[in-house]
Amino acid sequence: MIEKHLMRLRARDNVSAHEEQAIRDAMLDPVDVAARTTIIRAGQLLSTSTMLLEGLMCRYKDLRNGERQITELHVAGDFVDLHSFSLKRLDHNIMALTPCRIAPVPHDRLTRITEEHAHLARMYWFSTNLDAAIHREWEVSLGRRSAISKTAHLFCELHVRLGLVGLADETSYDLKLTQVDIAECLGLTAVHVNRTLRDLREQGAVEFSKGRVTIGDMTKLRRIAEFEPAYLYLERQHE
Amino acid sequence: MIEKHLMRLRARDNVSAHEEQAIRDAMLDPVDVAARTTIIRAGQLLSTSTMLLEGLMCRYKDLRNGERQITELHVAGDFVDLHSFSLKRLDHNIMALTPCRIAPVPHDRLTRITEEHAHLARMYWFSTNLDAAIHREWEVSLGRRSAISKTAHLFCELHVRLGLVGLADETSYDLKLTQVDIAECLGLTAVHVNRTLRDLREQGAVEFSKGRVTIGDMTKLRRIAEFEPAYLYLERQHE
DNA sequence: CGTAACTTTGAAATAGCTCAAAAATTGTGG
DNA sequence: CCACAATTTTTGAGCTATTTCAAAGTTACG
Repeated sequence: MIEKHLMRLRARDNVSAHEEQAIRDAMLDPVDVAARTTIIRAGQLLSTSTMLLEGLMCRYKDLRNGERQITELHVAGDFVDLHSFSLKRLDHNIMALTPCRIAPVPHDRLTRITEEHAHLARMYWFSTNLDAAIHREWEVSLGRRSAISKTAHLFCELHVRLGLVGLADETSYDLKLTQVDIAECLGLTAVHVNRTLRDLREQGAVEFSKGRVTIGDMTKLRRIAEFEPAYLYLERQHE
Repeated sequence: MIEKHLMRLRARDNVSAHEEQAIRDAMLDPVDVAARTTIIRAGQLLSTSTMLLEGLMCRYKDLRNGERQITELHVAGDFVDLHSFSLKRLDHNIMALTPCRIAPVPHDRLTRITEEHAHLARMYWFSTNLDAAIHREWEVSLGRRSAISKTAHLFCELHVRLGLVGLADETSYDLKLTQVDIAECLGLTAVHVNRTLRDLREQGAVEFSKGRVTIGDMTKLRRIAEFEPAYLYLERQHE
C-alpha cells in the first residue's frame, strides 16, 4: 500500500525497517476519492496530511476571472500536503485529477515521528524542499520557456517521477490528463496545447494520446525541453 | 545584527530568549559581498546556510540562450538557502542584487539546533515552506497574470515582506533593482516592464523610480494585482 | 445509444517581443 | 568635484507567439 511512497523515499535515501514501520503506524485507513474532487481548499485548517497511494492529484490556485494555475502535479507515493504539517492551512487547493486512493496521516502522529525518528524527519523536510525545487523549475517553464519547450519539459519531469515509483517504462507512461489540465499546468490555452502537442508528435519527439505518453525520441524531447534532472535530486544521500 | 531575522520570525511566532541565543551562537562573522556577485552556484556542495543581514538577493536559473528566471527575491532577515541544509546542493544560483551583508551558519550548528530546539526547528521548516508558498504565488503570476497585474503583484509582495522587517513605511520602500531585474522576476522583457511601469504610474497606482517604490493608491494597486496576502502566512502561530 | 466532454482546426486579434536608437542617470578615475 | 564612460531608461515601429472565438469532429460514458 505504501510501497510507492517507500520507493520514492528509497530512491534518494535509506529507510530502515524500523522507520518503515513508523510510517505504516502513522497512516489511517485508505480512502477512495472520485476524479475532479477538490479534497482540500485553501485556508481550511488541517490536522492531517494526505499520502497519495494511487492516481494523480494537483495543487492549484484560481484567479478571479475563472482561470486556474496548477502549481504542481502529484503522483502515487507523494505526500500531497506534507507542508500542511507546519503551515496548518494551505495557500492553495488540492484536487484529484483522476480517481485516487489516499491515506490520511494525522499531524500528531507526524509530530511523534519527528520526535522519535530524526532521520525520517529530515527525509520529510527534504521532501518539502523537493516540492519547492519542482515549483522553481515550473517558474522557469512558466516564465521563460516557449510553449513547445515547456510542454516537452512537463513530459520529461513526469517520466522521471513516475519511473521512480514503477509507473513508467523506458519510453511511455499513463497520464490520464486532459489537454485543459496540461494547459493549466503550463500557463497556456487548451487550444494552443493542442497545436503544440501536434507539433511534438509531428517532430517525432513525443505523442500524447488517450491518456498515454509515448516518447518517440528521448534525446530530441530532452533537447527541446532543455531538461536537466538535477532539480529532482535523484542521487542518493547515503551510501 | 540578526534583528531583522528575529523580526521576521516573531512576526509569525514566538522566539524565546533561549532560542534567540541559539541562533546567535550558530552564526559566523558577517561578510560583505558586492552587488552582482553570485555567491552560490547550482550544484555546488554546501556546508553552511546563509543569512541575509542587509541588502537584496535572489535565487535564479539560467537558460541556454542566456535568458534568466529569478525564482525568488530575498530581503534582509531571510535565510537565503536554508534549504541547502537538507538538499546539500542547490538546483539554482544565488546572487546579490545590491551590496549585501551576510552571515554564514554552518550546517552542523543547524543540526544541533534541530536536536536541541524542537520549536525552532519547526520554525525553520515552516520558513522553507513559506519559500515554497512564495514560489507557488510566482507560478500564478508567471503563468496567468497579465504584465500589469504581475508587476503590481511583485510590488505588493515586497511591500509586505519589507514591512515585516521595518524596511517599508505605509506607502513606500527602497528597492534598488533595475528594470532588467524586474523583467527577470516576471518573465517579461525589460522593454515591456518599462511600458508597464509607465502604465502603473499613469494610473496613479504605483511609481517605481530611482530605486524607490512609491504606492500612490494601495487599493487600486492590490486590485490590479489581485493581491491576497494569505500566501505569506502573516497570522501568528501561537498566542 | 445518446449526450456531454474533449479534441481538432481555421481565421482573426492582441499582448508582449525584437530591434534600434535616443535620453537620462549613475558611477568612476583623475 | 568634474568629465565622461557605462549603464539604465525610454520611445518608436514592426513582428510573432499565443490567444480568442467559433464550429466541426471524436471519444467516453451512463
